[in-house]
Amino acid sequence: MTITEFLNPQDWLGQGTGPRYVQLRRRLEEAIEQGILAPNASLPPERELAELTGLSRVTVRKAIQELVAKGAIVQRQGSGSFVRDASPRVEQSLSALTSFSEDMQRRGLETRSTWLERGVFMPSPEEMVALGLGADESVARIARIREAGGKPMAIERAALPTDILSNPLLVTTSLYEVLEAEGLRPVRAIQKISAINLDEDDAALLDVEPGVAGLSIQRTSYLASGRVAEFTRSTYRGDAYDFVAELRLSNAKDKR
Amino acid sequence: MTITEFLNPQDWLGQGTGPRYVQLRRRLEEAIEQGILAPNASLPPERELAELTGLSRVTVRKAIQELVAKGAIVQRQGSGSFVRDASPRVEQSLSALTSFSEDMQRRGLETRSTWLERGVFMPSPEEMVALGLGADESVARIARIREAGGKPMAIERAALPTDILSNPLLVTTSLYEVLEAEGLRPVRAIQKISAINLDEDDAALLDVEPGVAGLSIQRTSYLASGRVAEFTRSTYRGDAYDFVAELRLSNAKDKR
DNA sequence: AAGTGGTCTAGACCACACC
DNA sequence: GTGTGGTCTAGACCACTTT
Repeated sequence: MTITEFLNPQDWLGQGTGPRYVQLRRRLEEAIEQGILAPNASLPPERELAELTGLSRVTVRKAIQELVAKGAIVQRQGSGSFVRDASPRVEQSLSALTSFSEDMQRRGLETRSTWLERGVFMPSPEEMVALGLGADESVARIARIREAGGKPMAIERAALPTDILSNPLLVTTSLYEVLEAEGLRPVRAIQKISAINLDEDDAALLDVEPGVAGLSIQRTSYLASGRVAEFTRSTYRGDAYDFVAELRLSNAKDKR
Repeated sequence: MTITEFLNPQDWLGQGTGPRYVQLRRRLEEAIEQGILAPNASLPPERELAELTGLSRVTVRKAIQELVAKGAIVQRQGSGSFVRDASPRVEQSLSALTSFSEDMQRRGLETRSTWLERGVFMPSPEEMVALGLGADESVARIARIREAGGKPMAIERAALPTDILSNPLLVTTSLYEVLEAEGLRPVRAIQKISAINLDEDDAALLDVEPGVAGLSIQRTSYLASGRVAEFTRSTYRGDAYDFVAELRLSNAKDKR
């Protein structure tokens, strides 16, 4: 059964419910599930899909668009539309305080960083609050795209007081490695996780479509002394990352 | 400055970069940021926007569509398009094992459940693996929409062995309360968090647009004896929920 | 009945990839 | 150059809400 045959509109169009672009989207999803469209296979061109199904190209595009948003299909201008092969997901523990590069090395994945920003700056108001800095103090910033296994996984923007990280240029792979060499490795962190739709900029940096779901993570980490060591905002690809946490019963029950 | 004036195309169209629908989207975002479009205010009708800007209605719709996907605007057929007021986010701890209803009560929010499914069933293959059940054993399922403060927050689908929860109908608000009454409250859980784009069905249940980012959470919880007590898959609204975790340095460093 | 968003079409031109 | 996706238009009709 070829995809062309499978999309013969007599077999499905008008039989289900809902708008035609939804019906086509569902038919394409079935084709992917059933392997009629294998991973990395190319879809027929939009114009051909339109002719095959008797729909207009705009309607065809709307059906495909929903699959692109879900990450099931990638489109490349001038080249074609392709079924995306499910990329293996990586899990990160949410209870152990580890660094990205250490975490990936343990999995045997190679990491690479593309620097977006690295230097000493005047603190932004947000950084002043998060790090407890005065307006006359300075802040070390390192911002980079983290890649693992050849794929961009996250955008990481870290800010540290300059007396904790005086020379940001020393950081080549692991930030925590540099901090540890100074005896300044954080021992504790509070992390906040939210789901977001990636905006144009972040999506471009992570090589996915805008609107795809990602995880936004804000972390404040502390030295043993209780002082704030690091304030980091990261954006992870939702299709490549899971966070795993271990929970324990707090003392909330008692009284019985 | 009215929104009609603000959208005068001479002031912005063709001055920035990118496709026209992107330029219009940005202009609308600015209008919302600057308060020219207040929360809950209605946008001009699409046809009027098209005439105002000199763009076609299809292009106008595409610009608005991106804002709807981000959750910045809601559209109601037959009624209009409205600026969405940012809903306050709720944070849940990722280290303490608490239940949804207990958590919300502590915040003074009223909770409500709409039942989707509640009863005893044959276990699905996935449930057999997760709960360690044989094919001849049965499973108690409770699936519901959790609301807090009058808004749907999450879809929760829990499965438990029937000897831990023999009568699912006993659960009215807090599952953990029922388990605790039997001395079977879990003391430990492993939770996996991923970002997803909400599909049509989940989006409808949570009263948001399909494609908006949400958090998918899979939790397996354990009794003190080590036995699996509960396997739950939940989907949270990304715009209403943050998860907060406390991390600690594991013994990964040493050796120096 | 009038107004609004939702769907759909046919056709055009542009931007980019591949040969 | 040819083929692909990306953008855009003008106009139509449907479904739903509001009055």
